[in-house]
Amino acid sequence: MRQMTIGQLSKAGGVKVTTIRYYESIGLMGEPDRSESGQRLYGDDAVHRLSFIRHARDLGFPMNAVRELMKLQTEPGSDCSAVDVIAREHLNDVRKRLSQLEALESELKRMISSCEGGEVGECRVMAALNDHSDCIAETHERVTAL
Amino acid sequence: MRQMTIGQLSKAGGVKVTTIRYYESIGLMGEPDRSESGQRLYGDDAVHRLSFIRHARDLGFPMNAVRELMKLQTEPGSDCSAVDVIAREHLNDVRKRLSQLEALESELKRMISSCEGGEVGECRVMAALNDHSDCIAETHERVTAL
DNA sequence: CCTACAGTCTACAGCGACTGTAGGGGCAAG
DNA sequence: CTTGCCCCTACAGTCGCTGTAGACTGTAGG
Repeated sequence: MRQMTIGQLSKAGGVKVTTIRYYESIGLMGEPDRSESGQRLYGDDAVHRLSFIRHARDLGFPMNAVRELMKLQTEPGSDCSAVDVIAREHLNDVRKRLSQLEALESELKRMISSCEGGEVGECRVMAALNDHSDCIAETHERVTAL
Repeated sequence: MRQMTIGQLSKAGGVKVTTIRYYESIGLMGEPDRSESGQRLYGDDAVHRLSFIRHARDLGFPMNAVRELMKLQTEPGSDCSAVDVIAREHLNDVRKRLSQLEALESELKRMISSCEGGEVGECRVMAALNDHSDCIAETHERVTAL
């Protein structure tokens, strides 16, 4: 199998067809050869690039980071520290979100466990949502992405 | 201060002016009175509604859930268990994301700590991204939102 | 050969929850 | 009157895709 279609690449790389086309449209995948009728044809290198992207995405790297990592990879001899910086930044990000989510979890748990049924009027969960004070999650930093 | 402008409401509720207008546009805030010149004018009840929304959002509830919670609140006498269900679902969601992020964190940590500098060619981080096996985060469930 | 059906193509709209921009009008103080 | 901030509408952009519409292609069976 020298050249494969986008569907075959999709299976080989574990990425949906539409997503591959999307990656191409944002310049992550590069334009492939085309058959006479205009269908995309990929070689084995495409599978590598695709898995690289998927691995990075699975690890939660944002697209920009993936882009940079790919650039670094194609510049052989470039310093590993650049990669390290990107990875560490991402790790920081992940840890930040982790602690936000942990705070959220304990707050939700507390709210739910303090509620003993009955009508909404006496519901502790509702009370917590209505009450202006008494809120641990009052960080003013909204929990955002990932 | 019987009636306040959107800017004053914004400060009172800790929500940006644009966001308040957005909430209005999606039907969460209801259309306020207007001054002769067309400026929005809010009463104290608006502050309550806005803080309710903000608290729910701070706790990570998605908009749909916020909408339902608000509906439940305005039906006095409705059963608290509906609130409970929404909150528990959200808690489950939070816990799911927590465990995904935890997996991510340890994977990233492992990757970074195994890298000892040098060129990209020998970089462990890059190796991990290139290698098809050897990947804990290979869950095929991408880490998504929040 | 014909038909069915799966796969592929382009182009564009939609998701969530906002944020930013452009281009204007209003309002109080100096 | 002018400065400067606030307010208005309407729409585009963010991120990372996913879904839709409508047309074409490739393949397997009859």
